[in-house]
Amino acid sequence: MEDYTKLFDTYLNSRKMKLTASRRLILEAVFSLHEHFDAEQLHQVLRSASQDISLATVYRTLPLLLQAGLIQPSPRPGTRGMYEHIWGHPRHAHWVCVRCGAVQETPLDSVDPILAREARNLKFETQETSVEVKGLCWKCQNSANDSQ
Amino acid sequence: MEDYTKLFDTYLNSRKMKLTASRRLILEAVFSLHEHFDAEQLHQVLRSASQDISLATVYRTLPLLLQAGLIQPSPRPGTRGMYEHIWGHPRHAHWVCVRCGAVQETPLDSVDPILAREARNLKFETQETSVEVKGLCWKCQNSANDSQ
DNA sequence: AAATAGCTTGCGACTGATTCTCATTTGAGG
DNA sequence: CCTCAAATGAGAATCAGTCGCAAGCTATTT
Repeated sequence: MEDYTKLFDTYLNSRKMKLTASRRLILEAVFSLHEHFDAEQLHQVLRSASQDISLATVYRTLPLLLQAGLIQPSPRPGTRGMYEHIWGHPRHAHWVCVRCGAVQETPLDSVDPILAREARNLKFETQETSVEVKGLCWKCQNSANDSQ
Repeated sequence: MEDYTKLFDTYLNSRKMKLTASRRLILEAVFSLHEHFDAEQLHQVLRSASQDISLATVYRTLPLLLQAGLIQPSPRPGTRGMYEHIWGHPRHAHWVCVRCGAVQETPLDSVDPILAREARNLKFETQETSVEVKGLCWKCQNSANDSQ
């Protein structure tokens, strides 16, 4: 049993809920995806694997995974209903252009120690750090000056 | 004419669009609010000021303000259709508990210089920095151990 | 293994948010 | 004032997400 499956099971038990076949399959699908996803996409993945799970069940399961700390809402603003699983991928900052929506990433090496210190102060158990900087990418700075 | 009105006008002109009375009123309303808001709330504000602007127009104007760089989607994940105007309020980090949803804030003094340096490298014109740390607050760490 | 109780699921109806359509109005320029 | 493109209001249409209920599982008890 995968690590995350165990975690989910524990969470469900604590709520008198069951780790059913459907939930297990949804969990598998979530961790098979390495990009942001929404309920609809997850449902597609399951369908294409011939797993007949209703969309309603997908919608019902996502909040559970969220509460169990296995997924989180996508940090991208303006994207609705998007999630991503919590995975040990390298921490990074997002630089989001508010005009064109382009996103660049930079590593978080220099920021992480600072946040780790503050987490200690707050007694906060960090799962994922997301640093979002919004503004204008250099392209849009130029087009803004050209008045379009 | 306020600074932001001028900015909006410039943006609209560049698109062959007009700074109409409605748009001006919506802009006023947006900048009168110092909290996150959605289309509905904005519409209420306008109504209570006896400005009869249809909800559809509010919905049509928000993307324009967004593109003009005057507002941005709320950085809080899971809040859909929420915006806030871009205002020089003090930068801070959010510590969001993925289980109970509680949010704490800490100032960004130590992180800011680092991001400023990276912005320079990327030629990125920063408008707002949001640092979101997700994990378990100390309360939920405890209740997790108590298996609820 | 059958009986039971409670949790889960699928289905389709439902809700609320957002977008679209189109007839009418408004605004800038001539 | 005239004209034409752009903007608006009202309500219909769409879309994502939720809900209610009857039927299906699962774990547990006889």
